[in-house]
Amino acid sequence: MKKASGTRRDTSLSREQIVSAAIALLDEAGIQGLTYQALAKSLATGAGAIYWHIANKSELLTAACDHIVSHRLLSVSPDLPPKDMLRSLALELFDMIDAHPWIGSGLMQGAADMPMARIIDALGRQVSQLGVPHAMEWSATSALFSYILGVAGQNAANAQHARQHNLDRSTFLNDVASAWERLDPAAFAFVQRIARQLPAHDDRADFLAGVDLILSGLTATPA
Amino acid sequence: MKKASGTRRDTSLSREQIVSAAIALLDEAGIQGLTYQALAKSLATGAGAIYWHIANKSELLTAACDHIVSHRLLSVSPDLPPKDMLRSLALELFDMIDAHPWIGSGLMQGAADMPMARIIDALGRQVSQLGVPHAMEWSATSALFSYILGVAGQNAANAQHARQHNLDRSTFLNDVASAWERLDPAAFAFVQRIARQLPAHDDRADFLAGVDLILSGLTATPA
DNA sequence: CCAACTATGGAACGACATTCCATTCCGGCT
DNA sequence: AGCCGGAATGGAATGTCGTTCCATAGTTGG
Repeated sequence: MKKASGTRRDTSLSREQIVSAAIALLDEAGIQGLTYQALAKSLATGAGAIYWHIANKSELLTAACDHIVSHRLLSVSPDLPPKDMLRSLALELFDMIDAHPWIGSGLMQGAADMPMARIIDALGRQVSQLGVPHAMEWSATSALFSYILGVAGQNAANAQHARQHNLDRSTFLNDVASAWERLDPAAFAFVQRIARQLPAHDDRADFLAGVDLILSGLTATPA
Repeated sequence: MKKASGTRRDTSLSREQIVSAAIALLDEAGIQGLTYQALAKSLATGAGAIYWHIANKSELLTAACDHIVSHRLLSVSPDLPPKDMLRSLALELFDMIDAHPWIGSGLMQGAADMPMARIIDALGRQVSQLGVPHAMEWSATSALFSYILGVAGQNAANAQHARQHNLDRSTFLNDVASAWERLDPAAFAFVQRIARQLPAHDDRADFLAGVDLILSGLTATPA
């Protein structure tokens, strides 16, 4: 058969280019926006060409996460006392997740080794610096990591849900709050009581409060 | 056209039946095992019939989560001091996640209102009982919830990854550990140091340690 | 006994990830 | 220069899903 249809690209594709294009798509259209069709169009190529450079979608998503995670971790200012360092780290990660909610989904997929290792290492070093007993280093680091992952996951879910229904943040929160208020008061006493605060609350502050909770537990326990 | 092909079922489908069948599939084959084809076959019906009872896959997954979450939450023994109660709750949730790893994925999807509300309420009540200042009730509860969600997410990801590659838990952990050991020692000092402990560690104990970290932070802060 | 409604089951559709493959480009060898 | 083989490309084909459609069957109430 013939195949002389489209012209070939001048410069060849690179993994870098593909990952950048993927990140752009993810930021614009969320995780559902990352399709090989869209990616191929955005790179002016076919799907097959992308597979030459990247094994599959999972690897692509992980590479996108890793690209952003590694950059973000570099940008946190060093030379702070470990506790402040941990707070800075956590906030940097929060802001990252907030700016790129799809990272939550990316990290929860299996095979996200590298980005996870980066985050765990960054946290673990500071935990270690904090003077936590060796036997607790892992569980403390793991706790921080799981907490951050949990927040990331919720953020990703919320962002996706909001996008699918064209809601902005405040409408979304109001919807959740009013749904909670309609629940059975006997079975959901706490949720119902807290519902009113929901629309006004500050995610970032709550996140930091959670980190501080863990940190204060961490420094209180050795005593 | 005619359509007199298959015989009709004697008793009609119910949401309950569908959810039970879905849970069975999820437990056997993981989240990738829950397809409408498989579900329809297991219920001896067509996909269309299922859609009459349940709007879409997201609702199905959420219903499956909710079914298990609500049962599990009932089974935790009441009448303990709040702190012990929180520990019991957390362990019950951990065991639930461990037995049904797909719940992690289910909870992280948007629209998992009910199961989330149940868990948050159960946690929040005890946090409230603990005498935490009102202004902190939400952030404390939210922290616990996010932590649990993070653990659930990791568990789900690991289970899925392990299933896809036919690995048992110890092989999986050994693989991760040796991958971590092969990383650049300068850039991943902590991860590398901790890698050896990984295969031997006890998930459940680590999880509880994390909960205790948050709890001790919670009772230490008011002072 | 006949409308309206509730359900059913399976075929058809559309979106995707992934695979295939004919073709083209390029660097080294003679 | 001329040729060869591997590296890359791009787009068509494949297979799996979720979801929708629709012809049909029970069921119920007037």
